Amino acid sequence: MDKQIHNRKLEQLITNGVPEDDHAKKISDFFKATGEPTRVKIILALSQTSLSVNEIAEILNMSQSGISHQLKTLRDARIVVGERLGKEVHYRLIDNHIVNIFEQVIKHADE
Amino acid sequence: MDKQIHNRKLEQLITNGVPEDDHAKKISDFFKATGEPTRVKIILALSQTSLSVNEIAEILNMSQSGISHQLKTLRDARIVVGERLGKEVHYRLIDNHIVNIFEQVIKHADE
DNA sequence: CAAACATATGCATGTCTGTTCATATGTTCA
DNA sequence: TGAACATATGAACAGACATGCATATGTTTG
Repeated sequence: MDKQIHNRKLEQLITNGVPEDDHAKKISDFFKATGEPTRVKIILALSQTSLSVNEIAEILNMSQSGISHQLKTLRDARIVVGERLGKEVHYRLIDNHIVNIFEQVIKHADE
Repeated sequence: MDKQIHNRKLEQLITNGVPEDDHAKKISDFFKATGEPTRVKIILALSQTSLSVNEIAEILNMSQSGISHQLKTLRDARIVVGERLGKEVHYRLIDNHIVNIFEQVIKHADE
């Protein structure tokens, strides 16, 4: 009986609390994209102003190629968007949702 | 001159916008801990109720060892805390900051 | 104390990922 | 059109990581 109540609690969780595999993956994909120091720096830089690829590379003192790869990861996660202006592509955060999330995490990290 | 203005903008960003290496790492460490489907499921399960290690393993249909390893990662990131009650250790989210962050990310992921 | 149970941890392994180098693609302008 | 510049992409490699197995540690109770 105790066991049964126990199981009912878990059943409840499985059906309501824990997401399906694809949903969990979607959520973790976002976090995975933000879970790397270089990408954190890119995002925080873009929270101030939009920047070209070379500008970001200069700020972070990294190769153009490296930054471009990371921007692809951030694009795929729908965190940044790039807009071509002549030869350059200007990147910006896709919305300020992102900034809100970072503000909360920074609070948590600094605590 | 154009170049100089350009550089001033970047200087500004480097000193104000972009965090130091250790700070960026702290932030990304949080995100890294949440950037994995199993850990996302654990966190969402714990957002409903506290659970023992074996209960989590049962819910997620994974080995006890695997869950324990993941819980260590989440502990290290100060996302969960465990409290020993007899033979069992009951885990819960460290605060509801975590839930807020997840709510925002889920919104972003579902959009 | 010994047996049973719950959790933690070291090791091994297959997989994933961040970075650079070289090069391709796209754009401007002379 | 061709040279110069900005960005993207493929390959390769080193380092990181998730998981399971075996086992150690911690806790209760008979």
